[in-house]
Amino acid sequence: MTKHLFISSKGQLQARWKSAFPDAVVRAEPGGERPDVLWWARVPLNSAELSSAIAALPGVPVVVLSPEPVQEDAMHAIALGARGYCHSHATPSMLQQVAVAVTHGGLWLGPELMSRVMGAASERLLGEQAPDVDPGLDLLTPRERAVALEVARGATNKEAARRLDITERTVKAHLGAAFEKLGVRDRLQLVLALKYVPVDVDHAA
Amino acid sequence: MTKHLFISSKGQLQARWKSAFPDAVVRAEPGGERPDVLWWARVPLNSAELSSAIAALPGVPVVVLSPEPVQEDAMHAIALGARGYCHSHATPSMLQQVAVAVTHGGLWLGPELMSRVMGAASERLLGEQAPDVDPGLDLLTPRERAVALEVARGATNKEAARRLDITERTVKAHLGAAFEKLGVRDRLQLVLALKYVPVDVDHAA
DNA sequence: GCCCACCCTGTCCACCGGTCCAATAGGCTT
DNA sequence: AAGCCTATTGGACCGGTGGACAGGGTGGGC
Repeated sequence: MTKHLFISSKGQLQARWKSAFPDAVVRAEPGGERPDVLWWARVPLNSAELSSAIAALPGVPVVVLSPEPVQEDAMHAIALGARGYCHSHATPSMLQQVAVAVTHGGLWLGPELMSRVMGAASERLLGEQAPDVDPGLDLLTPRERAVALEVARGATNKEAARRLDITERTVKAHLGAAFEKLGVRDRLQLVLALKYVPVDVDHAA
Repeated sequence: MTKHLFISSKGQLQARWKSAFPDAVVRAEPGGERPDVLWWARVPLNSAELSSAIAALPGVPVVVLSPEPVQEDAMHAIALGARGYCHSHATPSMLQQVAVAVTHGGLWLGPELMSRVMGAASERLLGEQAPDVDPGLDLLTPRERAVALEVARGATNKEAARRLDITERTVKAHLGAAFEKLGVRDRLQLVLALKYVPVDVDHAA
């Protein structure tokens, strides 16, 4: 039986946690019997406390729960040795899933944050530099690029057509080609792909 | 029953794999029925092939197996979207463990690599974190904000609904409210509004 | 000349996205 | 208690969107 220990600010047990792990134990302070998974739900997140808690239980995966997942917190937590970071209101099934992943040596971050972390890590470890131009734009033909830029400004197909003086149908054609080349499914993702930027916020749940 | 598909250079099945997953299927090329876990054992590692294989099976965790684990390869693989990287001669129990971790949303890298990745990622992501928050976000209610962020990540209404565990209808309601508050007409402009203003590309034509 | 990439356009259609009208419910303020 | 905000969901409507299927036109390379 896997023992789950939740460290919550006021020792309160979320119904969802109980639902996910009926035999879960909740405490305001870490300590006591060694759990199989330590869920850290104290808010706000205190690096020193978390760090010592992790250090005190070598081998025990620690998952940080946050009512409002913030990327900085997640990075801090992971950097301190946490094995997961997710929303404290995640569904029971999600929590169970996270538990399975971390108890089997996995790291659980949630898709978006995961990709960010991976991106950052590989950028740094592979030692390269980010290209100045959108890596995607040069994959496109001049016309596709023009349409993509119009769309990236928030224009509708009709508006882009008017600006470029072509029919809406043609806009769709170029746009469709751009979607395929960039591997995205719609205009919004195309914009996100062009602004390779930090796709924002994260949240594990 | 979890379906495991191994992609091996010559379609040869390692005894250990068969031992770990008796019903595993091996092929030289990806394709066919959608597996629950795709084990990529083609050597040498080809980024393009791996990338397309991952793209072809959205949602399916891909684990790269290497006869000679190299950190650079691991980083490449992870950067391309792989969910795990381990020795192709890992023990059956180890493989099973990896399978459990990745099928439950985890990332599996092995202790050393894991810590290295985490260190690099946190260094980079914590380095220059622009603490600036989107001025528009605080105009929104928590729920509207959550929906807006989902959409800003490129999610469809349906996807956002699933992630937030509400109906698509409710997503539309929050989104509509967000549009009005931010003075935009659709999701794309909302994204543009959230990202500190765009540079307004030239429009001479 | 032929092939190919690019540009342009058309129709049809399923699906998605945004809005209107309307309702229930909990929390908070007055 | 009454009023307001927020969250949630339903139904319906319709225009925007993206894909499938089909072209025609141009210019450059072999």
